[in-house]
Amino acid sequence: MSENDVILTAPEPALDQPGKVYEAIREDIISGRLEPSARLKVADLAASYGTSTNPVREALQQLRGEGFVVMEANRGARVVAIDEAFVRDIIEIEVLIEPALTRWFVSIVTDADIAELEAAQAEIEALNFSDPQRHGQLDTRFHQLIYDRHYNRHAADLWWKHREILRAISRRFPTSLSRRVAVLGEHRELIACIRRQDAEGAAAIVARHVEGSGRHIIEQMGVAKRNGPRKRPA
Amino acid sequence: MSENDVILTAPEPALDQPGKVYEAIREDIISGRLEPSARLKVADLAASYGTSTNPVREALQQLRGEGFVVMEANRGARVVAIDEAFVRDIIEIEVLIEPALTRWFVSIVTDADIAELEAAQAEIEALNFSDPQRHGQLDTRFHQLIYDRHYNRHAADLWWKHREILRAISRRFPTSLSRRVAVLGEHRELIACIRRQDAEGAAAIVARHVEGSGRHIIEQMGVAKRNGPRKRPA
DNA sequence: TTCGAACGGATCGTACATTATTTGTGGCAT
DNA sequence: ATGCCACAAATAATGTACGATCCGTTCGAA
Repeated sequence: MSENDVILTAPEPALDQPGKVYEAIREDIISGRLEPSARLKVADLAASYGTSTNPVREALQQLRGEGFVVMEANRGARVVAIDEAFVRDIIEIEVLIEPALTRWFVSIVTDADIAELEAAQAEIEALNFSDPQRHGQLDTRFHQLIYDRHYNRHAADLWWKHREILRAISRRFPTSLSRRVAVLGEHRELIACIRRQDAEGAAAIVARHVEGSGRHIIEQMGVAKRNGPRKRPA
Repeated sequence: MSENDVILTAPEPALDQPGKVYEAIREDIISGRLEPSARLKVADLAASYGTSTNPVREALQQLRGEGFVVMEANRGARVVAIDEAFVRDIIEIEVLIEPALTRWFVSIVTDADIAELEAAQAEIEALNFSDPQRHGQLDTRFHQLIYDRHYNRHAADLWWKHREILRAISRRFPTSLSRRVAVLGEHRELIACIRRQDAEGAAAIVARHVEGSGRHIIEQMGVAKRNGPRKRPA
């Protein structure tokens, strides 16, 4: 068996509905159970998910189309390799899209929306990064409240896809203290701008927010690399 | 046989290499041989391309991941339906991305690059829209000269994907006279800005250019609809 | 006319065959 | 003895064929 083969523990019986294999593999990639650059053998995956090879093959093709998986002819599939350039590329796109989505949100926001944002933010502050997993969920929901309302489904979906990729990476690293205070501060500022209908201000904060997130991830990737590559964070 | 089944003429023998079926279907979608919302039956496609069903199924899954095809469980695949909202969504994203890519290009452009741009533009002007197909190729090349140099492969690929979708649509409609003069003028302005290292000016022109392109396509879609839906433009 | 069961068709899943790549082994030359 | 090349076996992807399942339609009876 080669160095980076993947073994999933549970045979996970009975996921019959079509599309379920796709969901499962995708979730395993995003959640980090399948690590970046991990080799994906159809036979192994089929065994893991308790189906035959064809659904797995089709799922991998779809994931390839979405950019979660890369394939070489006659050489199989791998989880997409994630390096600094990869993160930077995605962040640069988000720096363009998210402010635009935010501007629109400001123009249609209601008091109820702001209340929801504040509730989400209150939860985030209460949790105070004690549970990284949960924090990720809450943070995603916070921004989702803003972006999901947009009429441009393509843009919103693109954001969502990028968000999931970034989540898959962030998950492997801790959040630095300085980043934590920045996140909380920027969220508060963002809510303030939204309330006072300051679209440009909100857009600017979001741009900062995304850039900071990207910078933080790339820095964490750097220290992880300097500390020696390892399969799992210590 | 239902209203919108698809029959491709040539059995097209011998496309053995893996991935070729994907290429073929994709090309047939982009070139318009497979029209928007056309039903895609794996058996038919397999027969058309001279293979069995599995390669077709995998190709369709990949195309689904890329957004060229939509699938419903147990109900098969269709070419993605293209309406005004669809075009508007894509254009809005491009209005954000293309100016950013252009700014970068201005910062690294060489005399040789400008010469290439002018050569491409000269060809476009010489052709003067007499051959729509050829014009599309030249116009794509013109912009590709600018975007393909960018370090952000994700952004460039995204542009390329959107470009192909838009090309698939535009192909079905004529280019109005006013749009023609606008295109030529904007290209010239763009070159001028690039030469004088005016990144912001270039970005602004590109934004105008993309917006105008989107507006034009949507208008053409409107007149086509008012003239009654038909399979092919008259 | 309406409800329901049978039919036809197409997708989805399983199993198998083929082909390509990789890995391991042995012999040969240096 | 060591390094290199050729060849063979194993491994895994790709292609083909078939059966099962699901959906829409049609035909028939109340």
